[in-house]
Amino acid sequence: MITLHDKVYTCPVDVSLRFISGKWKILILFNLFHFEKRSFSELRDNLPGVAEKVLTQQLKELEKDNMIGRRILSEKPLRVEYFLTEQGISMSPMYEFLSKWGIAYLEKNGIDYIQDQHLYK
Amino acid sequence: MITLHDKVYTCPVDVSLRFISGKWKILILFNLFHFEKRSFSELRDNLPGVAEKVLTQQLKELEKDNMIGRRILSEKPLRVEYFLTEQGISMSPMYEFLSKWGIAYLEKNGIDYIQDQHLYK
DNA sequence: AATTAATTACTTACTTTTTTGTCATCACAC
DNA sequence: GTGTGATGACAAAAAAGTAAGTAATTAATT
Repeated sequence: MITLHDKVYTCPVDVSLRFISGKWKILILFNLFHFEKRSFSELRDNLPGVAEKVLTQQLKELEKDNMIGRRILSEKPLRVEYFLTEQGISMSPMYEFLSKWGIAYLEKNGIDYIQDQHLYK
Repeated sequence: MITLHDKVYTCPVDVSLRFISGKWKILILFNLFHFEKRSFSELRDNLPGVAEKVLTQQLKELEKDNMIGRRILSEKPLRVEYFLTEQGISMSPMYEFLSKWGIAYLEKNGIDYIQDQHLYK
């Protein structure tokens, strides 16, 4: 029997959730969806509040889960670039939907909102 | 300034996430989306592994956030019914997407999957 | 008919687990 | 000295789980 992390699923939603659960994951994915590729520090600066350690963790999990890819740009002073894989891209309708839903919610309820295309969070 | 939980948002995705973050929330919403209305014990039995305490908590938060409604069917032996509010329904494209994405993932990777229309998890 | 058992929707006190965060440190280059 | 992308020990906080108990009623058993 072929299983995903030793578990036989009965609910497909539960399967999807497995890939996006984590405080920063969806924000990271949305960021990469928006900017196509980002370095570690760009991501860090775009996600106010993330600790570097946690960002590294989430990036590693996303990479292991094949949602994002990691490309080394230079070795000596290590420079990397993160981007969405095909699988990561296949979930983009979700990022777009959540973004639209959030905007609609804020507008409907007259809640102040600072639009900053450089900040994600 | 009108704010949402004392915070000025810069990212709409972050706004949406606020309503669905919680181990069981999306599953509860998906369940209600699928079945339209459910009692406390129906939800409990459909979500293998939830503790009643946690289910109560998540339901309360979803209700406070106006994602679900709670209707009392009888007072003496308390009987209630949960259902999606308009706001909860407005997020249904998301539940559907996650469900489809999960199925596609499982099929693409040849992972075994028990289809049980009565179990959500 | 009387007693017991089961069900419903929770609630409470407490423990455990999981997840996050803090802070220091690293090698390397400019 | 600054910036790059990390890693590790440890602490704190958040989330989730365990187990028991509640009131009210219906169902089952004796």
